[in-house]
Amino acid sequence: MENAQAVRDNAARRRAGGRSAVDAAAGRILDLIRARQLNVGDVLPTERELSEITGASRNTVREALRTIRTYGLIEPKPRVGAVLADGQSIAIQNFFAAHMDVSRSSFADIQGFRRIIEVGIGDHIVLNATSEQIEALDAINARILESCSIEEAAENDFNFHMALIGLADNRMLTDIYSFLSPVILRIMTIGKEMRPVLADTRAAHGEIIAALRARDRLAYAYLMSRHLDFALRFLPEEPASAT
Amino acid sequence: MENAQAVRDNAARRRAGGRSAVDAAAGRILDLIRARQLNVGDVLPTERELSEITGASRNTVREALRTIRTYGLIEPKPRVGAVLADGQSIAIQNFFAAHMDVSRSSFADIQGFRRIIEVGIGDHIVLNATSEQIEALDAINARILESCSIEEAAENDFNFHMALIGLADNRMLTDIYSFLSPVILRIMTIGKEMRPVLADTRAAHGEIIAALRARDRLAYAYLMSRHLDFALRFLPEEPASAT
DNA sequence: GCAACTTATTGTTGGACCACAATGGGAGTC
DNA sequence: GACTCCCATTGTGGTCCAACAATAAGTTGC
Repeated sequence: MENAQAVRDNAARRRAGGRSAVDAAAGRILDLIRARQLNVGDVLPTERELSEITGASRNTVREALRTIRTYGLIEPKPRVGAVLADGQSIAIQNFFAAHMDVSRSSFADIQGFRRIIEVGIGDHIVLNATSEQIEALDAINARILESCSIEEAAENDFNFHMALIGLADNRMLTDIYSFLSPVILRIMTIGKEMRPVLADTRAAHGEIIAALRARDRLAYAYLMSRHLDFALRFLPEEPASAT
Repeated sequence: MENAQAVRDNAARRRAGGRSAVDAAAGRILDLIRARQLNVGDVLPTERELSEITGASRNTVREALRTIRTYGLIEPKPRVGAVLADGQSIAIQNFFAAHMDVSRSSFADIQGFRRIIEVGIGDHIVLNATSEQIEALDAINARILESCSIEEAAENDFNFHMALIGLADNRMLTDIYSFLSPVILRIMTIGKEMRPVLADTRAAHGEIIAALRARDRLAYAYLMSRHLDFALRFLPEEPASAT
């Protein structure tokens, strides 16, 4: 009966490395994904194979997979195995949904974060953006009025801001915005549900674009700041008076 | 042996609600937290009790708890049970780590990102920071000269910038910086290896603090921008040209 | 070409053990 | 008698195992 031995080994490793068997297994599985350069749609080895690879039991592997699954990186599929997925959006949504009950300031935090970013990139855009890029912004902005549903309007709204972020030409920034996109979209949707006047959003964006055309960084900072603060007003939490 | 019956029930519920037994258990546990109005520090029932409450097996409950744990809402504590935790920060950092490959972002990207952030938070700090907080910055800055090694100097340097971030009072920002801390520390270490004049760093920080004392947002923006751009000069060239 | 069967995989369950911490009781001491 | 220290008991999470149900891909038979 090597059961006891395995348990003792695991306990020893845990004391040594500070990580539980589940964490270790999750780490090894993530390493495996990176090492084999698996992409979305590729399948992971079966749970039993992972159990052999990681040296942990199938239950432990399942808990590790459950963690990775919560991150939205994999989606299990019976008979096939776990498939590498692009479930980032749903995962982030679930994450914030789970936290909404606890910390009500999450939305305000994100909106404040956006304010710092989108105001801050003004200088770079004013200095570096080409006229064609600014025209492209105009085209994206025009689509807001064509939206048939609130969701579509929020998506077009987000597309405008994401395009703006793209002009900053910073990978870390685009990554973070992609990461946060589900939450930002949710914020925009709530805002439009509260006050569904698409023309106002388009006009605010238009003013921002005009400031970019004029290469007026101060006007851009002012208009963008006002635009984002305005959205904050319609969040269900509280007026941003709390420190 | 009502095992088969239970399995069939679960399967039926899953078809009906579209949720697996684990998801259902996680939902019921979250409901339980809400219903009992548990706060941070309170303890959840034991896994075996939750198993009875939710009607699922202990392994299923464990997978459900693993999900909630990944969200950072609970932290298991032996002999006591799972305690409600405030692990949002760590959870977000893990999410970032799972989804984003920092190594793909060049040092220049990270430094550019820092520039946007640390310049952008100036307005908020100038308006809201207390004199005590600014004095605290001064104390942190003073430690840079006491550093015995390059690593220690980099750490003190980072502590200054992290304290600055803390004054922005935005959780998302703090979390992202915590997540990026290894890379930023690496950048700082490289910079100090190239040009180990700690007094210059301290002086630059001192000027920034002086601008904050004077509540001069323009001076802050200029000095911080120059400070960060200066560091960029000592970074190794990288294939950052790819769009 | 299509349907039924086979099979491999995930989903779930129940049971078992270990390590660890808290609890309580009993022996020893003042 | 009251107090302190030690140790057995107990209960909890962590891990493992074996089994069965559900499911869908693959295979075979027609």
